[in-house]
Amino acid sequence: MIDEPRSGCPVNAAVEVLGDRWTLIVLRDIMFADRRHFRALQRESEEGIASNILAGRLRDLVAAGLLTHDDPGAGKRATYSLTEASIELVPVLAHLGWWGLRHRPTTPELRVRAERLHEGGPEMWQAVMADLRERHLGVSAGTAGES
Amino acid sequence: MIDEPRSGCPVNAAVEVLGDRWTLIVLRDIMFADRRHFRALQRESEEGIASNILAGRLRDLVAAGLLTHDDPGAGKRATYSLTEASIELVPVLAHLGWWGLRHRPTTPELRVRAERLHEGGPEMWQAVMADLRERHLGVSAGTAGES
DNA sequence: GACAACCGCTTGCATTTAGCAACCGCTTGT
DNA sequence: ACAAGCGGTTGCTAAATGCAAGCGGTTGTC
Repeated sequence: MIDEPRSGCPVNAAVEVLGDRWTLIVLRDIMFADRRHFRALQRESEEGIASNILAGRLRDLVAAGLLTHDDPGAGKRATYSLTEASIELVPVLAHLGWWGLRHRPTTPELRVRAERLHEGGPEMWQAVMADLRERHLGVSAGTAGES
Repeated sequence: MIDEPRSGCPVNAAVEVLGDRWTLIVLRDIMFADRRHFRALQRESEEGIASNILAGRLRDLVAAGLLTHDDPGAGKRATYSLTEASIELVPVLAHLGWWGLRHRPTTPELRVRAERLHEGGPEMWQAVMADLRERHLGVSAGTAGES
């Protein structure tokens, strides 16, 4: 985190924090599958992330300000939350998914979310972001409870 | 290229081909800085990519169908061209740059392109894509070109 | 109060990828 | 003949990825 950026280009700046094989996958699962605990992220992962890799990514994401981590002490359930910065990745992920859908091999079941996000367009992205702000940034206290 | 995808999710499919520290940087330079030759991509690189890494990325991108490569034989100038698939990454890169601009450290000079792409919006992206199709896909006349 | 199941990780090890520096055969221009 | 430019490759080290197992804590059940 103290290493110099390779350049001051915005695309490079984004790639430096998002550009690896797992970061966007983890964020996708937190955003769209509401997996906010370590074990949920690890065991329910479609792609099968290893626990040490996941631990490293979560640490890096917290350090970069894309996640926050409430740690209630050893043995207890800890929760990862998105920040405003990561919530604003929703349009990027929507576009990326739509591109992947058109240009890479995918399976019908897993295509559904990307299709809906594309059809919904920017207005739906804003609605998704508003919902995430409520649930992750605690806009209104105890709004737990969907599923 | 023969290894199985980790999942059939569109976001994962995109990450599998774009998710590393250099792929999007190379595509950015070809798209927006019009660097279409090996040495231009390597020596004029803002971020300083090593020649072996660049060679590997170019090979992978051609294999994935995101670039084409006209090879006129040893010692001569070879040209890399975008494909329809990579041209359609323009909106993704525009969004990614706009996100990086807002949420990561950048420098004023290098911010300009991302700012303009954001201000121009989807209409400008379409214009950029049309221009790229002309120059890289040879929409008019033969595959000859610029330079 | 013993025991299993769940919690968020860490450790050790092997494999894969990134990265640096030097170099190569070929072509083009002087 | 010679230097400069062309697209890379080779050898090497460092770092990241990935697998399997385990660890100290807590929570729930009998």
